[in-house]
Amino acid sequence: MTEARPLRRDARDNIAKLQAAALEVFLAKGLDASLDEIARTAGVSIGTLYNRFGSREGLIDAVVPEVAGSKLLVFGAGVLAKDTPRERLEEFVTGMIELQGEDPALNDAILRRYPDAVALLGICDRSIALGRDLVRDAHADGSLSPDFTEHDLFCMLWLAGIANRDPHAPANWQRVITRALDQAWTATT
Amino acid sequence: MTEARPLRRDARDNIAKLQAAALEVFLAKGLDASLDEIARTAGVSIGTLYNRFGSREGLIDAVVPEVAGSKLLVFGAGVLAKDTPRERLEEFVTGMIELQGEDPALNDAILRRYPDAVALLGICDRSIALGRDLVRDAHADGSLSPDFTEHDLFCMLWLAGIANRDPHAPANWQRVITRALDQAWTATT
DNA sequence: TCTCATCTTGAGGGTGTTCTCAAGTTAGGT
DNA sequence: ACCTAACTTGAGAACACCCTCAAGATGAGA
Repeated sequence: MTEARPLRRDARDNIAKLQAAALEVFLAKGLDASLDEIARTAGVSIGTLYNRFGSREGLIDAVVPEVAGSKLLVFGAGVLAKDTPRERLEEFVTGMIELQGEDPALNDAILRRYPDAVALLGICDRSIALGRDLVRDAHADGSLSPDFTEHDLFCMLWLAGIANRDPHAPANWQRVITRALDQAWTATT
Repeated sequence: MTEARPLRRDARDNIAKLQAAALEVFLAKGLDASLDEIARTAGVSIGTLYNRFGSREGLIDAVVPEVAGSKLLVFGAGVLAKDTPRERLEEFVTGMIELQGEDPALNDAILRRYPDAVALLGICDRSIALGRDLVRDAHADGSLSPDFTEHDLFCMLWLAGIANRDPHAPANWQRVITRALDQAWTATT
């Protein structure tokens, strides 16, 4: 147990400024945004950033999990509100792709590009677990073909993730992925 | 018309060494491999590389189109040997994904990562044109759903391309893409 | 063998990033 | 008002890449 002395006020202010700046920049440019830019946006030197957060992962974990977590929580509730296993899984896939497209930071989180940002990974895992459950339900229900595995679902989200990161992505690439999901339902209309 | 003096022998030798090295390195690591490494592999200085080829694109165009072209030619013949439009298109998609997976240089070419490598782009365009024709045939034939466009085909190859470039790609991501194609056939078994 | 146009060389300048640390500044207790 | 531990700072080292150019080496014709 380290005896926790209170921080000096300038230190606390700088932490707050850095967190706000990091959030802004990470959301705009993804988790590999330049730390220099974050420090500049915060109006603080790069040294201070390292003093306070130690590493990029430290900064990520201090800032992203809360925001990403609440987004995913709301999203998860929306998904579960759907009526059938099939609708839930469809909503999960299309919704995740959309979320990832809107939020480069969340996108990078799902791609696990910073495995040392432990807190963030935990948040993502919860969402992945939801997806896994939905696949199971849809299997149990008989609506999803057994040869569509949870790993396939993960591949879809991963594909969407790397697609989002490419600045030269062609229009409507999402259709390839949603089509793949469409293929996986068992007969019926 | 520039009067073409013959090159000195050392110059010609160095060009040959650089081409061999470039081919080897590009095939192994893709078109964004370090030019320094290519020069080192050739046993020649980086300055000579620039003297002879002017730029990365110049080197690419001097070396990749021939190899990629003959691969794609053989591949195209194999595709056309299939019996039905559907089989041809299926072969085209799975085969291209496989080729791209085996050959990072070809993969980068299809992603058009070096738009100034004009000769290489020309080669790729021929293959893309083949794909486009196959989509048309399959449409005409009635086996491919009209809402699967040639752009969708291009998106598939592009997705495969960026997937190949990710060293952390999950296993069997190809299934997502082939499933998407499966979805696009009109009824029947 | 001698000459010189042609060719090669690699250190060095430019870019963009991460991370450090010696020196300077300041909050806040006395 | 003064002191000092806590804090901030930013130049700079390290890395990895691109591309250039003045100086030196050499093939080949005379």
